Amino acid sequence: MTKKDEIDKPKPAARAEVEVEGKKIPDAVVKRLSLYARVLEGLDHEGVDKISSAELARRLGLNSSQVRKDLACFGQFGVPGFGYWVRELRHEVHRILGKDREVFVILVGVGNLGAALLSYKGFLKQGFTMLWGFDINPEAATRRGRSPIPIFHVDELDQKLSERPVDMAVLALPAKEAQAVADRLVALGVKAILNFVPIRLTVPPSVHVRHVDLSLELESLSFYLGEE
Amino acid sequence: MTKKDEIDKPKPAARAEVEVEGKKIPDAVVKRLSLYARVLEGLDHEGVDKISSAELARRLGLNSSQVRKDLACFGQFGVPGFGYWVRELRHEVHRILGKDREVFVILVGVGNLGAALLSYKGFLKQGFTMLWGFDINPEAATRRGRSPIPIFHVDELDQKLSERPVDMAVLALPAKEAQAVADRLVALGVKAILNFVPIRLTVPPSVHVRHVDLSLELESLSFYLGEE
DNA sequence: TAGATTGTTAATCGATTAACAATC
DNA sequence: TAGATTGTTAATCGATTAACAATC
Repeated sequence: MTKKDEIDKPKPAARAEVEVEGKKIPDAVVKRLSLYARVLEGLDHEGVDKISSAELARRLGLNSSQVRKDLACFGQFGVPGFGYWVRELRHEVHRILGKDREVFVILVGVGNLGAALLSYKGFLKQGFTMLWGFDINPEAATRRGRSPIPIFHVDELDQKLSERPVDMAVLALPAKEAQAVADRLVALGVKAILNFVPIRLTVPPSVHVRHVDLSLELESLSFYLGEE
Repeated sequence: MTKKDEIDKPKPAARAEVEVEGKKIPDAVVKRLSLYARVLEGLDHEGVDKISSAELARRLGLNSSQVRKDLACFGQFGVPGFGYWVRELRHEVHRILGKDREVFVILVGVGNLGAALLSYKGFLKQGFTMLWGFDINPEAATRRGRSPIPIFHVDELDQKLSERPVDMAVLALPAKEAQAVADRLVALGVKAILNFVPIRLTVPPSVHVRHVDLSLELESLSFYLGEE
């Protein structure tokens, strides 16, 4: 084994996939699923009761084959020659996403960004409850967040989460502490992490992490600015 | 032409690509470029002066072939049998990203999220200047944002941007107004948009949009939460 | 020189799109 | 029944990874 092989092989949990009844669901499909839910809710509210994969695809900005294939990962929901019943498909997608139950979330790190997320009303949708915040300076954080939720010291993570387990954590703390906090969250049973910290977190494959790097999104756009 | 074809064909500016000296640069490469810059800056500060593609790949969480291939889009920066000079590669990546010039940014929509982004110190990195905010209620927005920058009425967009053109806009306003504002920004010469509004924006192919949907990121994670 | 690592081409893999038989 | 649209298989496309000759 050459040195190059040693370095290239171990690859940290590359393509996140999850099995549904033996089938692997690509992460790209999962990411689209919530968009499907959103669009179907919109159609339902508009009073649209049936829709074809082609029209649904148009509204999603996708290809009709892709829509049918995405849905086919989870079952057969359409009527050949007709299309899909909006209400029914909406319910199916909700079921697939687990939207029939309340998801409990905590926020770790209530600095500028964390407080920001707390005050952003569009962040938490129906079905999600932000329970607590945690920070190394809960008093300052409480002031900053104009606290709609109680904010505890990070050291109380273990105690609070053993009282009442939560499903997800949003991470918005300094890079130095992020991995240690992630480790504790995993130990405490958190199953999904939305990570706003600009480092790659290492977690067991059973825990799912989405990384949102706001600064990187902005910076990479600068590539497209012409010369001058 | 069948109806399906009509709907599937027009596809809105699918895969964003940009030419560099005749070569198409995939959007995936561009997205990685800023990460390269960040890691190379780190290495430089650590005092590391040379690095192989394999070790760089390890730090980036990528494959060494991919690193070499990404860089090869822009030229030959390495020394066969040796690796890359960190300082030199860092400068090359900065040059490719256009980091040698200041980028001027505005924020349109200073509500909860917008104000949040303003107060988030990690958002704007060196080389980016947030000039102004715009909101339909500048007074309220100024209070909310604890305003490090002046906030004007959205109606003043035309006037301010003709005084002084800007490169990028960050959009964090209600969905209803987003497309109209985007159209005006494009007309006023904005070349890149970071869109936090949960709708697809339609812009000419010369303008680049990155869409960050915070709510969708969180929601899609719920797929991975087990049964119970 | 011998060893290491690049740049690049070829192979693989996965995701998207097209096509079409099944069927409502 | 005739027309439309599904579910699914096959074709295409692009991105990632492997392999290796070139070369420092």
